Amino acid sequence: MENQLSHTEENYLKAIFKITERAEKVASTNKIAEQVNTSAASVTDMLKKLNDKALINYEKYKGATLTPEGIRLATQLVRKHRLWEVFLYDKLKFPWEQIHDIAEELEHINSDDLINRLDNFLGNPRFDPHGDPIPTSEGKFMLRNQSTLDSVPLHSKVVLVGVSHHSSEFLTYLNSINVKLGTKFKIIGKNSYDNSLTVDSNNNQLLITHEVAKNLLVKPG
Amino acid sequence: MENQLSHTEENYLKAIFKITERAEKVASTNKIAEQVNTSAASVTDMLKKLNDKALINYEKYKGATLTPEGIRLATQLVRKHRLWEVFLYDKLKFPWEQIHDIAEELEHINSDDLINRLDNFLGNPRFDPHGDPIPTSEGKFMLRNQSTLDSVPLHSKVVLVGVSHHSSEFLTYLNSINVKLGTKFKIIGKNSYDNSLTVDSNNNQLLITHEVAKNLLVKPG
DNA sequence: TTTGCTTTTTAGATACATCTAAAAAAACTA
DNA sequence: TAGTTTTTTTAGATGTATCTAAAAAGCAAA
Repeated sequence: MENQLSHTEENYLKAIFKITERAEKVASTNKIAEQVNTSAASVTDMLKKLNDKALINYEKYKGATLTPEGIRLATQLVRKHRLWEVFLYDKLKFPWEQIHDIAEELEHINSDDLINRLDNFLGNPRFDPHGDPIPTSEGKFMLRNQSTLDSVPLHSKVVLVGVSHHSSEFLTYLNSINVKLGTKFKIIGKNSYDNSLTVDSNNNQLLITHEVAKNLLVKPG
Repeated sequence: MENQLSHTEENYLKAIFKITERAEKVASTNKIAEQVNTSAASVTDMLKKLNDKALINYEKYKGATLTPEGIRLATQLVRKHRLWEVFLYDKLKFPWEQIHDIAEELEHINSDDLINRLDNFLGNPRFDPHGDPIPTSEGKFMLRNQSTLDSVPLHSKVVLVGVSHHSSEFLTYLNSINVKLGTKFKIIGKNSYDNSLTVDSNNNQLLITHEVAKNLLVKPG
């Protein structure tokens, strides 16, 4: 059962996991290419390889899904990524917009013992600094009922529990409008022509575009 | 000045650094091949490449030495390696015989900010768990006057301050005879036919072979 | 200084991850 | 459904890191 994947193979597994995690049932070649930032032709080559290794189900022109073993490996990668993010944020005091890229590298370090010790050292955190749940070593996810800010009704009061984009640009923008995990919002206006929102946060009025609202995960509060 | 070396290139730099650090003035193709565990032919290819990048001075059939920039990069790799070892040992409580291999992977993570924050987080340690000095971010080494156990005179009292082999096998052997950094020795016998030593440590009499003694770094104490 | 051994380099392959351009299949759409 | 557009795959290259086998250079000793 010792697979020993290359970094690249691991990145493809994570990409397929991410794509099929939400809406899509299968990950298309183009979606994967966009996710791993390469050409469709390269993706086709890799899909054949991962299919041969029984980590994905792939048929020509029909996209890919993860096999149980593929899911297991992808979940462990997510676990590693998020635990390293906690380390960088909690222990090394990196700002949240800088942790994703470094964790992308750290997640490829190969040692179950390392990651389990790290988990304990960090106090077995259940969420990372972006609010994403951290899978256990058995691959169990802590799921939370959350919505995106653009889908909550007018006048509701919510609290930010996660962000679904981790790019430095997006998070730096949130910093600039003083929005972080735990920030409370009250929806005080909806503009139907561009779906932007006016919200109250810390007694300041903020305009949130639809693009931004889609990536803010909130729960009632 | 952004080089962005591959893991392999970095490993070659480290190997040349290690070889030329001690006795040898230049690193020969074969020595490097042994160090990075590959064939002499592969080494020749890589030496050409590193020479083109001005990280080493290399002429056909004459071996390699590091340029100032090569020394700088190799020293930073050593710094990263040793700081990660401290993290694994001090924070994650790995036994000392397990930290080298994991640090070999961690040292390739690319972020000066990361390593400087790690340094601070660890309390700016000056020595790693094997007793090796940790270079500063400016590349300065903390040198210590130390000898190998096989070279100290009969009846002298010394304390173990370092080991010059980091393999799991060697360190596990030291564990088994209850030898660790800080262990005190008194040389009570020298056997000239095989150069083995009889020493007293913690009121136990130990037989230390020459092969082991050569790799134990001690200072008077 | 010629011979023979050792070290190093070259030549020629292989495997991986990638690319562009072109062909093929699938999906729309009129 | 026939034509058009989009998506995906194939074909053929490139660059990196490696290998084995063979050639070349260097060294050492008789």
